Amino acid sequence: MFNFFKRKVVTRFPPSPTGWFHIGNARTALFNYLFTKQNGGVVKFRLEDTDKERSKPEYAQDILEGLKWLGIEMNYDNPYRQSEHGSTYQKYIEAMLKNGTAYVSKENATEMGQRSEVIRLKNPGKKIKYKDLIRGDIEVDTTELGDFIIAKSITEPLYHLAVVVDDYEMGVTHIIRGEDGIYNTPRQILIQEAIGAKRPLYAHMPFILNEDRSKLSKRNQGEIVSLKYYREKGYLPSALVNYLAMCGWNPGTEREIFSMDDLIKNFDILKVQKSGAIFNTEKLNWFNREHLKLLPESEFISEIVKRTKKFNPDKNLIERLRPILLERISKFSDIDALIENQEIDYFFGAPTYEVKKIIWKETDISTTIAHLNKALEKVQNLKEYPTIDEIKNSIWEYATEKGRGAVLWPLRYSLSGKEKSPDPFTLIAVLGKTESIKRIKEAVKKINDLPNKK
RNA sequence: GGCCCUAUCGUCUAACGGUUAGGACAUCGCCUUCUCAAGGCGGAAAUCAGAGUUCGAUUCUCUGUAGGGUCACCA
Repeated sequence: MFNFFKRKVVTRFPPSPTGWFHIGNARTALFNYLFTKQNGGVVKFRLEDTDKERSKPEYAQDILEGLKWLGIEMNYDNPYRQSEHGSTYQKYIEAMLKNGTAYVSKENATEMGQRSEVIRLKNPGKKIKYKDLIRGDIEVDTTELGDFIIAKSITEPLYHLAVVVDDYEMGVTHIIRGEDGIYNTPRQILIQEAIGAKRPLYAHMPFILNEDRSKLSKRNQGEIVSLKYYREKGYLPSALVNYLAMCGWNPGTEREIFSMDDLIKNFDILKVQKSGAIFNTEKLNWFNREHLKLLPESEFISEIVKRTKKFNPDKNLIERLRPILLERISKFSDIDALIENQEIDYFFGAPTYEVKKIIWKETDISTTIAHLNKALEKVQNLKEYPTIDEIKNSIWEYATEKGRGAVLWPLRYSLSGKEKSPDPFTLIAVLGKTESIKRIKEAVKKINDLPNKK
């Protein structure tokens, strides 16, 4: 619908591999992808790797992996590398020199590395008006830009020239980038006109911001700006995609949960927000939980298996544990935290605890033993893996009659050894009849062994 | 400082110029409950300020204020 060129939509994602994949860049890539995909086009991946000092292969790798992880399709296998197109730039520079849109200029080299001769654009000094899909029409007077430098020499193009040549060579029709690109646009349009390139359509997206509304940057927030961090924390790519999309865009309805396909269908670049959005981890966690609920059981399970390896648990136990974990985590690394804090270790082995804590605060030893034995009897009448309801039905009446705290607390405590845990019915359902009986018997024995027994 | 952009609950945001300014996250309260988690229900919470246009302004205009961005022989 925005295909003013009456040809296939081509967008590009051109990171420079000088740092870990930035979350803001990830969103830019995503918006490019959503827009392009819904218009049946392609996003082309370009590595702006001409900065030899700062570019590193591991960064390029990180960006590629991040993109794949998010499910954003691009030409991963044959990226366009700026470093491989030296002769192309040279060709354009020569042409510009020849037709007079650029010229060699003598300079006073005052600083280290400065040349005494550079190539400048012959700036016609006019007003440029361009269309921005997000911000509307923008008009800039380019006179103040002067005859800016486009190359250090015939073989050393500068950023703006390289970008314009690349975009042209790659057939880019739409440029969707961060709002800092706004200041680059007039220069780039001037260069386009000089080399006779068609002008693409622009869309400048607002930034993702820090808590203090400054541009989200490594300096201020450390690792939380890199996609890598979220991958390592065990966030779901679908959740990140969903959150990132809602950060600056919304469908205009109250719906919030979207898959990538839903986003491609519903995304509307004209509805992208003009102002920046603060990155909110709480909300991301909520999105992740919602996506966790949608995750196929098998995937959730294999993640639990991975993270509980040290207990070497039975596969069936993991399956029974899954709903409990789902209730308690917002991201997979929370499982590690639960283990670390010894909040779920009793699922994998007999609990250790302070024996006198088995006794409900309002009762005594003999009552506790009586209740435990009664509960034991009830459990013994169940099958090995009863449902939670079956367990509850068998014990509930007795517990209500004798006092739920008096019955259920000792039962739960003897199963988990924790003051805080899921309810005893759930515990029995997960542990199974045999293990539960063992733990209840053990608890009774321990109480009996208590000194000062009345 | 010049130039540019932006401005609705704490946060993300919705609202043909007419709405009790809506939703979500977070927060608070209640319910559920042996404890925790989850869940259910409910509350508090916003149009930056001042003019103007209009019968009527969150919405249009101007000014101010605040915040951000940007001013390379980096990308």
